[in-house]
Amino acid sequence: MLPSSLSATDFPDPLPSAGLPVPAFSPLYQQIKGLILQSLQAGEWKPGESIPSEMELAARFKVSQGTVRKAIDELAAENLVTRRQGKGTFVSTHAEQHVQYRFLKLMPDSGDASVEGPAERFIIDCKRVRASAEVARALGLRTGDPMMQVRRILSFSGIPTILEDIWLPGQAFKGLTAAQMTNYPGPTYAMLELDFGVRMVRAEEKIRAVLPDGEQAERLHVSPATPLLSVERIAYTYNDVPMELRRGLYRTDTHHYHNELN
Amino acid sequence: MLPSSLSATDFPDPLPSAGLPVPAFSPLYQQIKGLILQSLQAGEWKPGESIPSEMELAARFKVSQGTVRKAIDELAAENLVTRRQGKGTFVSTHAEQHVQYRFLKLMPDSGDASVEGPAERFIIDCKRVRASAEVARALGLRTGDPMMQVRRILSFSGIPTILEDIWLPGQAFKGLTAAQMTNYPGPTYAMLELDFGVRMVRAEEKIRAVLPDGEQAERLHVSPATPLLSVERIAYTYNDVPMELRRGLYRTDTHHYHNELN
DNA sequence: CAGTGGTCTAGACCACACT
DNA sequence: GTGTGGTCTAGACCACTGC
Repeated sequence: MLPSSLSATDFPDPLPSAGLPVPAFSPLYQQIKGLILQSLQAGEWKPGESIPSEMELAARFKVSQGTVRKAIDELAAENLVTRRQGKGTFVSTHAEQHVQYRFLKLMPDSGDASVEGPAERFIIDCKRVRASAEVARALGLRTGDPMMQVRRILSFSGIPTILEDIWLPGQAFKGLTAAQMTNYPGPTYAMLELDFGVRMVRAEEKIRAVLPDGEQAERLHVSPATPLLSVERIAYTYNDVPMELRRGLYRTDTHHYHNELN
Repeated sequence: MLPSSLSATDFPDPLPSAGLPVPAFSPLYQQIKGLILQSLQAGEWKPGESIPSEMELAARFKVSQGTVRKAIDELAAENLVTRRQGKGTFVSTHAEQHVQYRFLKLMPDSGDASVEGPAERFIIDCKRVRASAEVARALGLRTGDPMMQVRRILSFSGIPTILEDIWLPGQAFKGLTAAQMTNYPGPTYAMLELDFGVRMVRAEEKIRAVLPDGEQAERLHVSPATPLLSVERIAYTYNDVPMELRRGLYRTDTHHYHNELN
């Protein structure tokens, strides 16, 4: 199954697939990548730990070092692992990442983010709820499924800047408490890794301009006529499984959403 | 200079550099990448054309095919070239790109962008101006330098959705006319490539929520109380030279700004 | 069929980190 | 020094394209 680079003809397309341009070929390094991915997913190596060296993996999978290298290259490009010359390859983590908030693209208008330090967090609410139809759909659950919902404020330099609601599947995040959300010294995603073993690997955001309702305006200390950024984020674990829905309202009078296009 | 993989000791750090972690080492494939980049920049191969095969480049630079491959891999990752198995490696272009608008992240709320087809363009204005201090700073020019300014509306399905101002250095875009902006059948960036030989390679955006002034509201057929997305984009050519400033107002009642986070 | 990019291998050597 | 990832090479073969 492994070293014998299986060719397209080893798996003659069983169904004609209605004329779709079927993949029908999987290079060896992709298979190796898949196997490493499985081990990451299964928790064989924990976030922050090093995975076996390229030579070891090559021996384990009975392929050359170069093939393992290419597999790891792709995992590194997807931010699942981090390579450090002379030290090894490490499972990525939201903790100890030189960018404190990997998924937060809101930047202070002047200066860089590192100047203003970490956000101050205030948890408004942290409770068990049942999934609304909308939330359930976004996370691939059923309406009424148990969820954890967190509402909180993030402030920078004492200015309340972000008001957000977070929905997490109740299944995986049963014991989540406001204390946990408040006290963990680092990104929330790092806490979710450590306390619940769930790693958010990528995310998608939909951004709109909106006006806040009365409560929202009050919480953010702005007038209801102040336009705000509405940022709806779905974060995914391995295998594109959605595990978090986040709805944020961002003030953009002192900050802006920064994006790089390639 | 080329094949003899220069080692760190060949260039013993002349200045102590005040303790900075000096690069002090450039792998061969990076040098090759730089040389290919120069040729791209010099227009040796035009957008849409193929560059020489890996074997040819390897012969030209007196390195192995693998080294050229790694150089091209990086250029492909940066979207400067596109590889097509069996055919060759091609200089990227904003024209004939399967995504019509590479830098436009505004998506219709329902369905995908390919359904709604290209935007209808209406040019409000296309004139020579002098750079304001702000515009000059954004583009690395001097206040008062000649510029071309374009103001236009983009509509989708007949609904005016984007109002934007575009500033281009007068130097490079002297003869730009409203007719050109209107009549070119494809992305504006493709027209700039073809007619002015300037390729926008990457861009940065700063996004805020704002309220339109009277004129803006009128142009977009919305009330002045409708919050809009303000998108300020700086687009760069090769070597990180800024060549365009764009300020857009996006309606987000039927569309949203879509972003992927890794 | 020839030519292109894509995969895979094996081996040598370099740069970096730790001990 | 030893072990790690990073670079470079040379050669073989595979998959896709177009003549």
